[in-house]
Amino acid sequence: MKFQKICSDSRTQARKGQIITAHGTIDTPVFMPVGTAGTVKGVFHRELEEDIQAQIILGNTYHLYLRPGVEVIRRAGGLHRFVSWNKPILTDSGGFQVFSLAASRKLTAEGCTFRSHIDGSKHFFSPENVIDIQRTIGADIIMAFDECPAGDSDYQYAARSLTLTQQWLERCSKQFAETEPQYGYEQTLFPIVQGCVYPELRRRAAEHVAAMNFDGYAIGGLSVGEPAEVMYEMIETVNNILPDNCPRYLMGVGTPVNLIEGIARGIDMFDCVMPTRNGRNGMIFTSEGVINIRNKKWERDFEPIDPAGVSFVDRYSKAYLRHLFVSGEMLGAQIASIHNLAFYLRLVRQAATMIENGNFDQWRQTIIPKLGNRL
RNA sequence: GGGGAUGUCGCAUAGUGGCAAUUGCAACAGACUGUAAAUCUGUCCUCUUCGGAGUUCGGUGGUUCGAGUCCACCUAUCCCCA
Repeated sequence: MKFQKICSDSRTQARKGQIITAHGTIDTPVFMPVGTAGTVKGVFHRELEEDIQAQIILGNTYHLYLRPGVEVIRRAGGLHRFVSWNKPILTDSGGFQVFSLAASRKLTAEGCTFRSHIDGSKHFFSPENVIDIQRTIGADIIMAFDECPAGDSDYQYAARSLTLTQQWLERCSKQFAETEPQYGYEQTLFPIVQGCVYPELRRRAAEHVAAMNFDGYAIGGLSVGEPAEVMYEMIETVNNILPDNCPRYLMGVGTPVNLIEGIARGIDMFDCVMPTRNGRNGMIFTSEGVINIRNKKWERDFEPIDPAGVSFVDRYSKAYLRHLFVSGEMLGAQIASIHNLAFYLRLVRQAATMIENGNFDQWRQTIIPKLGNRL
């Protein structure tokens, strides 16, 4: 994997660049649709490629390991072949599931024992086997196994958790160095910066990963309950330390405003379930703000979902989309997912254009108020 | 004409002496940030200063400290026999 910075904004830390992988080039800043279980829920690849213009999608180690299982993916020839997606893929390590499925796991220095959310069966993840699994899944970018502490963790817990994440990173890195890609193309390992909301921990974490010379870096453990302003501060703290010539990936974030503020602070990559999950639940991101399409006020609104929308689903009216949601028709969830992803992807493409044209900061000031009161 | 059954908050249901009344659906609103989510939560007779207050179970009257529940009559709907 290679990263090329094409240009930077003069007033902010925003930059435009390209990530070159074995499965193609990614223009940054980029938003990566989340396809946890080998599918961006409700969206065909054709729509992802042609309409949404996704350049890279995510998969999840935890989910794919449980189902269909690594053996199926190995026999398929890797995840790209299994799901018929020939562009870049990034897999998350399962570290986030260690957090979100906390009720059914046990953490030790060695790794994490957990119970499957599907059938309750017992499993064990370690830095080593998570790398092995991600070798078999075969994503272009793979993530280190980390612990993602809750947003309200106290300093002591956060510090101990960070130490664990750092130890795990060393082991991930070693395992990665000692293993080979299984399908003949290069894979790249990203470390994850943790440290909760504590600047000194974030700094320590960033310095630790920067010293290890990776090709790209991720910031995790944000947007897990802390105020957005705190998240922005943490991004600034960390990005001041991470090398400037590598992509920076802010994991699991966020709202459209989060994306723009992240870009302004030097983030290049984002992923988030919000456009798809919230979309399936009726939340539509439009150029005129966020709407809940199930609300009665759209019952007779025959205007397009988003007058400025760029995807083919934007031709549908709000009234029709509301009807689909109220009726529980699956097409509603599909339209919402496609529209929202197209909206997100267009937003970051616009940001890139603005960076290139030198008016990113001005654009940022004008667009943020339009994106929605609380987003 | 004779016999039987049944009327509960939009619909459907529970309730057989202490009840503003069960549950489901519908409706309305909210939540969702590296996806245990096509999920979850709340409201859903009226008013409310959220403490309560006021009116309810086809209608009228009665029994009772107390009635959606028991009794009488009326009324509506459905079923069976002529």
